[in-house]
Amino acid sequence: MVTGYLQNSLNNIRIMPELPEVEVVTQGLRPHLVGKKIVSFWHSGKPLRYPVPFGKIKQEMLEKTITTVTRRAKFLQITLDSGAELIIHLGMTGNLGFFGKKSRRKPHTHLEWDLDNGKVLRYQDVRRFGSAKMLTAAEAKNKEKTIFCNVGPEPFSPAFTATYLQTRAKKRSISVKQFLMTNQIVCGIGNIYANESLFHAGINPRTPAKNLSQQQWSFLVQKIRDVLTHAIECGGSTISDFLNAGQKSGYFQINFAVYGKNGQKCSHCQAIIEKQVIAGRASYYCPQCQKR
DNA sequence: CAAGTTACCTGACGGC
DNA sequence: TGCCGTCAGGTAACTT
Repeated sequence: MVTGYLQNSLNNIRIMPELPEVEVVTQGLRPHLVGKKIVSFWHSGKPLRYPVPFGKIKQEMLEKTITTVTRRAKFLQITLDSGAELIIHLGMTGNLGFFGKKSRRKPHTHLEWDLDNGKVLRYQDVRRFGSAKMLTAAEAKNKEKTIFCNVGPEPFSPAFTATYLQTRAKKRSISVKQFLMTNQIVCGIGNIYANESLFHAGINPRTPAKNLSQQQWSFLVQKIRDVLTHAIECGGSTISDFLNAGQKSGYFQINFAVYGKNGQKCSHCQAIIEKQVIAGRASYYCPQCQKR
């Protein structure tokens, strides 16, 4: 299984689904879902972040064929030939994987779709921080104005520029790290990639957002894209595991530079990486490379 | 409007 | 051995 509660073999920490993980899941699911018809749907009865709209999912998905599987922010979007869309968020510990129809459900399985090829798609989520939202075709047409109205630009979109960030940061005294993790500013960046991007850009995570120069924002935009791209590439090598989800475990082979590495030497300058809590979140940085 | 705090949820882990 | 407190963090609701 490739997302959620999995171990990073190099850093020995668990990977949380941020943009790269959701992107990899999307790419991994796509070839196995597009063109398949949903023949039945099951739900554990337990709520996720919100109650699961069981009836609406059945209504909109049964006997429909999947046409596209895409990502928006940290959401997975599964579109049907009717135009209806299922929007899934993995939360902290969500997993999606394929299993044989008769296989035993693993603990914490909450959603299950039977496909017309004899496989089942299952959603597991230990902590139930994830969500599943069903949009009718009409609702799906308006989604950018409704459910995504507060979601900032994608890090890879042309709208995500140094000028944009500097404008949004003008009156913001919060730390640049917390700023980056704000979904209304830019979507998809969670704690791990905020830490990593700031390290590679040489910016201290505590620096107030409004204090960054145009040059620093510009460098940061570039580093965010580099870090996310690298992570997606690393995750991509584990995509084949989707076919055997449940039997094999895949790893994101990412060697983080600072995340989870407090007490260890910085790969760039050999100084000792420090850990501090910023806005309630574990933050890791090199005191030598990230002075301002 | 900005910023800070809390709740949600469960498993892993350290201390005693 | 087992009990208890703490931590992990995406998101939204709430307070200041």
